[in-house]
Amino acid sequence: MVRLLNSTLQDAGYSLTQPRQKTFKALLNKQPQSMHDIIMSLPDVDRASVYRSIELFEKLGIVHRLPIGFKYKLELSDLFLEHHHHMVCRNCGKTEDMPVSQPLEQLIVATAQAYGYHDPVHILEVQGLCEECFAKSKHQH
Amino acid sequence: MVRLLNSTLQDAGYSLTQPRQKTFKALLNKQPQSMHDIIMSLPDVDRASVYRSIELFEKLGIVHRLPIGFKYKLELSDLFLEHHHHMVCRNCGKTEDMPVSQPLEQLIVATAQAYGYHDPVHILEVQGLCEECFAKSKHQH
DNA sequence: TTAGGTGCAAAGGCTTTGCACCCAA
DNA sequence: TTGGGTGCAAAGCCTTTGCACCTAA
Repeated sequence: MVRLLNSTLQDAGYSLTQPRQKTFKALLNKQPQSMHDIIMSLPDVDRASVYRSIELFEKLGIVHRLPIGFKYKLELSDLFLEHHHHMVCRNCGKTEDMPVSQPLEQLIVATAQAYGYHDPVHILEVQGLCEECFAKSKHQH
Repeated sequence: MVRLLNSTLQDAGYSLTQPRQKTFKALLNKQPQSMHDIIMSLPDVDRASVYRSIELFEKLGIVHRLPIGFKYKLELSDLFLEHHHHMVCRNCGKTEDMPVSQPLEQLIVATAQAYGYHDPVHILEVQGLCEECFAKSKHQH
C-alpha cells in the first residue's frame, strides 16, 4: 500500500515525506474519520501539515471527503476501496459501508437524467439506528 | 403562511417577534439558501438573531438544514413543502428540486433495512450539470 | 545542494455566547 | 409590567496562511 502512495506522489512530482506517510497510514483500514480524529491520532504531525496532506491526497484522488451530516469525514478513495455508500447511526454516530446495489445505482442516475441533469454523480447518505442502538432503545422503553 | 408561523411559535410557548418574522419571510418561496444568503438579505437583523431564529425553527420543524457539499443550506420544511430531493449543478451551484419517485424511495429504504438499519431516513444529493451549463460546456469545446 | 515541505504562530471565516437593553404579551 | 428576545461585541471552533527552517531527492 505504501508502495502505491509512493508512486502516486512521485508520478505527480511530489515527494514521499514522513508527515504524508503518517497521514496516509492513519487512513488505512479505517472507517471514515473526521479531520479532528486524524489530527489527534498524529500528535507528532502539525495540524497544518495534516490539512495540507489531505488536500494534496484529494487532488491526487487518494482520499475522498464524504459529506456526513453537515460535516465531512475522510476515507481512502476507490483506488483503495470499492465504490460504496454509507450508513450513519443517528444515535452512536458509527459509520458503516453499504455495498453498491446495481438497481439502486441505476435508478438514481436515471432519475437525475429524467430531470435534465447531465453526467450525474450522487451521494447517498442513509441515517438510521444500527442493530445495537436499536436493541438498546427497545430495552429502555 | 405568517399565520401558521404565529401559531407554531405560540403553541410552543415562543413569541412572534420581528426578527423571527423577517427570517421566516426570507425563506418563503425560495430555493435553499446558505446562512450567509439569509443574513445578507436581512441587513437590519443581527447575525446572532438569524442564527438563533433558524435554530429555533429547526427545533420546531419549521425549517430543514440540507447537507449540500460539506456545507448546508436552509429551506422550509415538509410542513410547507412536499418531500423531495435536490439536484445541485456542479458548475453554477444552482439547486433544483427533484420530486419524489416512489420506486426510488422504496428501494433506498429497502436497501438500508437489508443491511440492518432500522427506521432509516435518507438524504440523496445528486450533482451534475444543469441544462444551461451543459449547453455552455458544449459550445466551449 | 536546493526546491519543496514542515512547524509554528497568527490570521480568517463562520458560529456561539455573555450581557445589558428592549419589546411582545 | 416583565421575562423572553435582541443587538452588540467578544470569544470559540475549524481551517488557512506567512515565513523561516528543514529534508528528500
